[in-house]
Amino acid sequence: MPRTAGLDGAHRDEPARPRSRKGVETKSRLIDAAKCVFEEQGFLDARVADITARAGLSHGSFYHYFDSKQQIFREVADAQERLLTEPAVADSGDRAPLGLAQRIRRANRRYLTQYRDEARIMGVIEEVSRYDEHVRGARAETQRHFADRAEQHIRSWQQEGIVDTGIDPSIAAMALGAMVARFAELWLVQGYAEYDFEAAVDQLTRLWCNALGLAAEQPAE
Amino acid sequence: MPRTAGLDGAHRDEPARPRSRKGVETKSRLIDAAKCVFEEQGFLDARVADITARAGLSHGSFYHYFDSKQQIFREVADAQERLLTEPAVADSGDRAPLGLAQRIRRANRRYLTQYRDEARIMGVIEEVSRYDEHVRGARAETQRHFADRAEQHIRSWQQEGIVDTGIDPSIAAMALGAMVARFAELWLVQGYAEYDFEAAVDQLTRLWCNALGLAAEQPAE
Amino acid sequence: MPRTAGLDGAHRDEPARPRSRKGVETKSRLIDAAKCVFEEQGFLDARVADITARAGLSHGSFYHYFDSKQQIFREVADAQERLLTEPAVADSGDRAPLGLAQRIRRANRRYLTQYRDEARIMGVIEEVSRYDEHVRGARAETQRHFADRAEQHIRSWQQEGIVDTGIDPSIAAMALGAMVARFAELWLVQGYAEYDFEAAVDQLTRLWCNALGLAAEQPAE
Amino acid sequence: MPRTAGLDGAHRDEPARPRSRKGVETKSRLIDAAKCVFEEQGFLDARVADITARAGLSHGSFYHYFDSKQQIFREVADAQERLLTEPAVADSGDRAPLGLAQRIRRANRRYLTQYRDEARIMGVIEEVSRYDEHVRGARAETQRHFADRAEQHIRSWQQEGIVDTGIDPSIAAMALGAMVARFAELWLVQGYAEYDFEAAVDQLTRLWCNALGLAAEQPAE
DNA sequence: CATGAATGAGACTTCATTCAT
DNA sequence: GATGAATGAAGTCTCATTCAT
Repeated sequence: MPRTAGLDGAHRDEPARPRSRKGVETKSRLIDAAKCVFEEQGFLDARVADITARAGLSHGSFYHYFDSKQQIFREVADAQERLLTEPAVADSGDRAPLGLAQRIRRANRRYLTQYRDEARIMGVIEEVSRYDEHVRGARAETQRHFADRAEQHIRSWQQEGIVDTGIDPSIAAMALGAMVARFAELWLVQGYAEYDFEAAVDQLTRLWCNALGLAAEQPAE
Repeated sequence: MPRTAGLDGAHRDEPARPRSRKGVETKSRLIDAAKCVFEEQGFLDARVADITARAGLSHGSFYHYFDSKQQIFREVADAQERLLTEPAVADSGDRAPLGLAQRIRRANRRYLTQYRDEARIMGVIEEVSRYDEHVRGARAETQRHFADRAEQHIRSWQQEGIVDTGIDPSIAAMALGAMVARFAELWLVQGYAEYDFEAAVDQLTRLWCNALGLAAEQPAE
Repeated sequence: MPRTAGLDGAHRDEPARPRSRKGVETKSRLIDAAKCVFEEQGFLDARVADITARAGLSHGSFYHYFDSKQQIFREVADAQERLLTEPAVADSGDRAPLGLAQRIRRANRRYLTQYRDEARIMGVIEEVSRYDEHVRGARAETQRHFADRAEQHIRSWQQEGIVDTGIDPSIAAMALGAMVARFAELWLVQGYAEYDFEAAVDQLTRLWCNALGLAAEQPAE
Repeated sequence: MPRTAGLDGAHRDEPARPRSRKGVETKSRLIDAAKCVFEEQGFLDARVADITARAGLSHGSFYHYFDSKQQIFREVADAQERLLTEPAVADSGDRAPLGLAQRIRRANRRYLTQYRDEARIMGVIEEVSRYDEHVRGARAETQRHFADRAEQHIRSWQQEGIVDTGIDPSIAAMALGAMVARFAELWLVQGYAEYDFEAAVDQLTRLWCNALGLAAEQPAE
């Protein structure tokens, strides 16, 4: 594939997944190396050789573990998306059930925190998602993950009369998810502006609640 | 290094702008062709040769007008961004001043309409903006254009007591702009979901107004 | 920019030196091929493709071993310069110490012999040395090699009273070296005239000795 | 001729030599511009466009006056060679006939002076003479010019018994001319070393005279 | 498992030269 | 005479991927 990008598909023979302990280790070394290289150089400029070099491996060995540069990127990206959507570690001491706004705030904070901590690679993922079907899908999955949950909440809140019934739960959930996602990228990856982290969480939560017509409970977390 | 030797050159005068009528025409033919090619193949897979072929020009002629594929893309992208931010053609018959929500709705509709009509190229622009500084800048400029206007409105609305003073005008304006922008891409480029156009405009406007705490006037437009 | 995008790379690791026996062989095959091609076509008209074709290698392989056409030429040129300055293989049976003129004659003969035997490539080296810094340096090094030795001899001969003290050892050594070098090129590369080889050696030696005011011993070699 | 160099020949239709006064002027403007450009960028890196730009002319006009880049260079080079060999302006007040050494000295000084004053372009000429037949010829002509005169002198000096008859007039003349030529390039173009101008003239003359076995008359000029 | 040599398709770009106005 | 647009032939170099050891 000399054309540096482009969707693709259909690979000859999937590299057998490593059988030996050493193999497993090597593969994970490659993934770590890949993440670093992608962060530093972006997807397009990263060369397979850079990755293997950083993993202390020969160039050819790469193809024992991955079909292609795209594929290893997908694994890196998938891992990141998993981090974003993975359930929060039980906030061990959470006795009282959280209020609505509290839950929204917490979800937003989690997303932004994670995004910020992995901003470099997230930026590359945003890029690649525009020309790799799989990565686009993974990104969409994350969006859908949040949107679905939000949508369900909105529906039930509407039934409870807490939320304006003029709101289309599907569109609204998607739009509010989009707001947070794009906000994060502009702010944390593209350096569009500098905001105080807590202020950003606060404002996003407020906008979200207001948008739905929820009484914005005061931050108590 | 096609120039077979020499210690290296140091000229690289950027292509002079066309000096004759014919030149102007040719250049615009190239830009049109480029837009089509980029739409069909994306930036990465588009070749300069494809562009010149479509413009009915020899390969070398391209470089009379543009430095590189990147540069012609920038011109294409800049034109699109201009379309997005350019003031609406006076809606000739608008006698009564529009209400707040009306104005927001109209801006959103304009953006979405334009985005939808140029969805293909907008998708490519979104992609390229992730790896080309100039295009990223142009994209950010558009975001800023809307955010700045929104911010000012929010401030004055806050002074008028129409908008919640807990809102940070800067953050809110940016976030709501981000919402519309990302919504448009997900919906119109990436095919995340299908929505009725008017419903989308309506919902986005409603979310926007609600978020600010504006009474959502009913759609009357 | 074959890498279709990316803000630009910054790696460019020079080709690692061959790590396997096969690699070493291939590299030397390339150098041999390059020398032939340069001799036949000159530097400017030689194409990398010609070199790899002659080495029975694919085009791309070239860049495993060399950065560029310039670089491989430098290696070829360096090797030639080394041949010119490399100490003569011990003339095994040289019992009697040589007289002054004898030594000068021998050095001249060595240079001219070598130059003649490699006239084709030497011609190309002369050419390239006019526009490649490295090759110019190598050529100058050779000139300096001979000039330095000559200069020292002249100085000691002056102390011994054998050589005119009106001679500036530095200038004279350089000028006499220049004489031989340019004579060789004009005669053996550019076909300025035809001379009998021994006559040329003889005359050059005579001029050299006379110039320094050395009694020109009769050729006895 | 996309191949930047290489000997060539046979041009379609020689550009008619300019008929109008304006044409003559324009042509000479081009030659001047070309000389500057060649001096600054060398032959290979100089572009026809650079020359016309400096002459304040359009790119295409070049070919009204010259067949090719090579050809204009040839005219520039020929002019320089003419300067080198052209008889000295009658040193008006030279009454007493010069001694032998004096004449040699004067010729050397003239050559070196001229070479030094035009070192930039001479360097380029040396370069081009290695891949352009015509320029090589012109350069050789100059060498021959001096060699022929020297050869005749040597012959007559031999008949007069002033010069060693062991000297081959043809070889010696050529070698001594080569010495001065190469000395000049190394010193004045390539920056091989720094010498005092008069010292260089002096030494070269001394070497020349010594080489022929002429009594080196003291500098009296 | 690992190595590193080899492949090969093709993109971009340059610029001397030609030609219609 | 002059202009500037147009041509087109090459050439260099990159790097993902394959393959023989």
